[in-house]
Amino acid sequence: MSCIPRLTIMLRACGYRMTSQRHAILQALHDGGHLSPAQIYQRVESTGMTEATVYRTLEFLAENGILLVADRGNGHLAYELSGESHHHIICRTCGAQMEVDPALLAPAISQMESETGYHLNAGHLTFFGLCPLCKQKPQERA
Amino acid sequence: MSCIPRLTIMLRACGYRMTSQRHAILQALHDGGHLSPAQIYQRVESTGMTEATVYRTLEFLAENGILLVADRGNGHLAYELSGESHHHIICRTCGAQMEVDPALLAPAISQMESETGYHLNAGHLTFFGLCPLCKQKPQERA
DNA sequence: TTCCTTATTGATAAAATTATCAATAAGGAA
DNA sequence: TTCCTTATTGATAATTTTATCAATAAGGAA
Repeated sequence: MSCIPRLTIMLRACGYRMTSQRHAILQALHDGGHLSPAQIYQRVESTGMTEATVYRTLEFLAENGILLVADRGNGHLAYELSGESHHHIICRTCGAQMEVDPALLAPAISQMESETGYHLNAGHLTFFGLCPLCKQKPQERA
Repeated sequence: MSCIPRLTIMLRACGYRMTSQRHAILQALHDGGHLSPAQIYQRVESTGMTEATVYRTLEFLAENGILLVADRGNGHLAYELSGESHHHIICRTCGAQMEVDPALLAPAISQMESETGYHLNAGHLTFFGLCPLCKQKPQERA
């Protein structure tokens, strides 16, 4: 909501344009948080937007750092507004998720930067493992 | 090559089976390293295997921790044998890649484990940023 | 405002990925 | 070895994602 004008200016500065479609998708992500392409399409379908446009727009916004892409662990990707940076841990057995404070990775990232010479902009990382409960239980088949 | 018998035993212990298709895909990844589903299919096509089987097998092997999935940054996923754990940095501008020693993340991971109670098994993480060259150049449009 | 350039979209087709289900074959038991 | 159970595959259809290209509309200039 309040960030649309700022993004509009940012896009124009690069020669891009703010369209009603991009606006609607950003709004959907603002309201919905973590969403898959299909979920986003559901929320903007009423505007008459095409699915192709949804995919194109998501790719465009992600390339420009406005959205973050996260691996959901099921082979599919989810999108979210960047800015509220955080990471996820997903339990391989029961699927439980929890957020991880990005500050935890800050030291490792700055060390990587000094060793590689790259400048890293933290994306959304997904870690996989076993949650406290599944760690105890005898590993039952999925 | 040398790890197939070990994996066969591991699978059987879980009630799964080692098939010629799984064998061929593991061999392709052993030879090829990082491969997309399409690249893998090319390498095993001569066996008469179906594309559906390739996707199914990759998902199966990844679920069982035999393969790691990595986000290639283009919205698609790549697969590799787990075991040779490492991470990647990809430059957002020119696409340059470099490997990162997983030891760099070890402290952060153990801290995450103690704070969350999860047991993490390191997957293949992909970090995005700017390589030393692109960091200097005025950001040119892709 | 009106005009103009061109980034963006919709429509459509193509390609990639997943789901369904009967036929096959892995591997344990006898 | 032969038989049996059932995990796995192939064939096929359905769904998701991407590519192509002409039509539209954002937004700068006059």
